[in-house]
Amino acid sequence: MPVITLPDGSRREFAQPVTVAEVAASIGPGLAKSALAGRLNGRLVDTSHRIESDATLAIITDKDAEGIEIIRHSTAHLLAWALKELIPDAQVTIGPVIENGFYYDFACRPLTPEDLAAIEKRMAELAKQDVPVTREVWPREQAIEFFKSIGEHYKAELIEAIPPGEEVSLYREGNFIDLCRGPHVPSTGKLKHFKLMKVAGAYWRGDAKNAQLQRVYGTAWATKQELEAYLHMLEEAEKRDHRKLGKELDLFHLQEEAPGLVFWHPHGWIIWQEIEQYMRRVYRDNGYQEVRCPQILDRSLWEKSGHWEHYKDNMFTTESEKRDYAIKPMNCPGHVQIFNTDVRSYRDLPLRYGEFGSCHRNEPSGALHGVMRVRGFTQDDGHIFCTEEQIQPEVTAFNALVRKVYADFGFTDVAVKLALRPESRVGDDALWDKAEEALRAGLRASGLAWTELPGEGAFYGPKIEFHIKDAIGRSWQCGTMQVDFSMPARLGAEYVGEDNARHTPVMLHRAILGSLERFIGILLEHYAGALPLWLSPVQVVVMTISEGQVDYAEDVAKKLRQAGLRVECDLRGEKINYKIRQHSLLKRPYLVVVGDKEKAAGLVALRARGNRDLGQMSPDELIERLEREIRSKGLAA
RNA sequence: GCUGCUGUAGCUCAGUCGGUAGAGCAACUGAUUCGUAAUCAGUAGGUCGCCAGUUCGAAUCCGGCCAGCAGCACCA
Repeated sequence: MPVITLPDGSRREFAQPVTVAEVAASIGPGLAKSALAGRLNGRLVDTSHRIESDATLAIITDKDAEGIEIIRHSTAHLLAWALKELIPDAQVTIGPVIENGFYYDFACRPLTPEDLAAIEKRMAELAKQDVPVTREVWPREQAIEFFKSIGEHYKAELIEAIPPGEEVSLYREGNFIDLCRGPHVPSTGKLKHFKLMKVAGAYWRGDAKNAQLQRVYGTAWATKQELEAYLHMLEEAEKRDHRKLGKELDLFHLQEEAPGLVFWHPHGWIIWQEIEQYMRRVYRDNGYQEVRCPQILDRSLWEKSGHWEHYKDNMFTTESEKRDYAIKPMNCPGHVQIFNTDVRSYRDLPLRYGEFGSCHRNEPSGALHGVMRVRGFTQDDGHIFCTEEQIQPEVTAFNALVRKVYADFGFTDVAVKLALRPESRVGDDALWDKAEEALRAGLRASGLAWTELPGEGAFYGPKIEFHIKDAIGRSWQCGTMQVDFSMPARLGAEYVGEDNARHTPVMLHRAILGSLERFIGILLEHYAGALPLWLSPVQVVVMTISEGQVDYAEDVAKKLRQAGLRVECDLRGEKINYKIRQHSLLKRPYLVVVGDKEKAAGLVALRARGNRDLGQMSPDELIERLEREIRSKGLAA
């Protein structure tokens, strides 16, 4: 005699056990039709699930976030079914839901774009047939036997990982049956708005030592409009790809002879310098002393630091007069050398060094990506030598600083992650407890929300990571704060404590932007190339309407330049429409037009990015206006 | 690094069945002097990523290499 409590608090009593679908039908025919699953006492179940006793129940439809996930998951199964029909010797593996869609990995021959089109067509046909999706529960051993008998060895392996004696759930649609926890949509007719996106290689169980599978990515939505909006968003995002903008705005280039190494052009270098000068002030105002260390160091130092053993594959090396050198992949060993040149007292701590540290890492070729992942880059790197007690206050101060800096650049959507102790590590558990807790306390004190990544820390200590997303939603680590109990001792760093004894300091590795290259790439994508005034390579373009105003335009430009603005003149005998179009496409923040009227009145006509006519004003007013905007960094505070 | 795909003028791209390379924009020259997103005409520009091979003949077909793109793996 189950009593079902619905989300609005109302109760329904049933004379005998009922299914989720029956409860939905008792509420209304519309809900019966749109029901995809149920949330029963907080747990997601199929609509066919039979409720035996009192429970709370919510009917899940495609209006719910869980509903979309179920659609995506079921679409992944539909993909597997369709693919198996077209390529019978393919083996299925796993097919999870991801952001905006799903993927499914298959062991089969390489798939072509034509395959994808054929599979997608078959999926649409199978969906149209509205085939029921049913759940079955089998004993584990029987399921293993079954999947082995039909040649699905990857599936059998997955089930073998389940503890013996347990039952497993299988889902059947037509002649396709797959291991799955569920839930799924009641029938394939619920799957209407999907698209297969791309195919790529992926390793079985995410391990490069294993076989490579064919991964098919797809997207699925509740409505046609949402699907189209998503596809349109991707198209728009492509336009703000930093590699495209770098070329269009003439900021930088890369070429075949220097894979993963950036040539910065004049305008790109202006952006770089604005950022570097800004960060230099950040160093100065927050107790850092800027330093500079050699680019190459003798092998013996890298052996001491552990890099020669642990990081050799990633280091560029060179040799001279029978000595081996490595080009530095990190700045920390250099900073320790500076620390070690004097006897340090506990009174000197925390001691903070900052560097715009040029690093080279021989990254795998497949990892390179525009200026976001390169082989030569410059970190806004800093190292803090401190005591264990100083870790937490330093972390707290750093978190606040990161947030301030990101806000100045217009970033508010920053994901914070805490990478915790890995399998293989140095230092005892008590030390790790202390370090991890110090980072947590620092995060808590900063009021930041974070997600924890167990096992993802560095071998020498846990780390906080600050991630920002690019135009198409890929997440890039920028800032970081890492606790290191290992390197100071390896490189012989010590200080004299209050007790007159020698102690090893803790070293905090920290970066705010991460690398200048990556940060500029992210900035370009964030602003679609239309950078805030203070970062714009050209801040004002002064243009003439005809030849008669050339002298006046040059006077105006000179005045603006004397005020420190970055000004370009366009005195060509082109039509004003043409000039405006060209400079607008280059995303210049301000266009100044001078014609006979302005010349006679000693004024300028101002037009701002985004087609905004700001009318006439004097050059002095213009300067004041732009200076104000530069000071505020274009932020409305 | 792995799987798949791509590489043609400064840029974006076309190039059929293997017959010796084409457009638009940009550049240059000339004309036009114009009021807020493309004025007209002309000129010039290419070792078709690189190296080998098949062929009478290769941008096109085969092989190797390099670089890039997507995903995976990697990311102290």
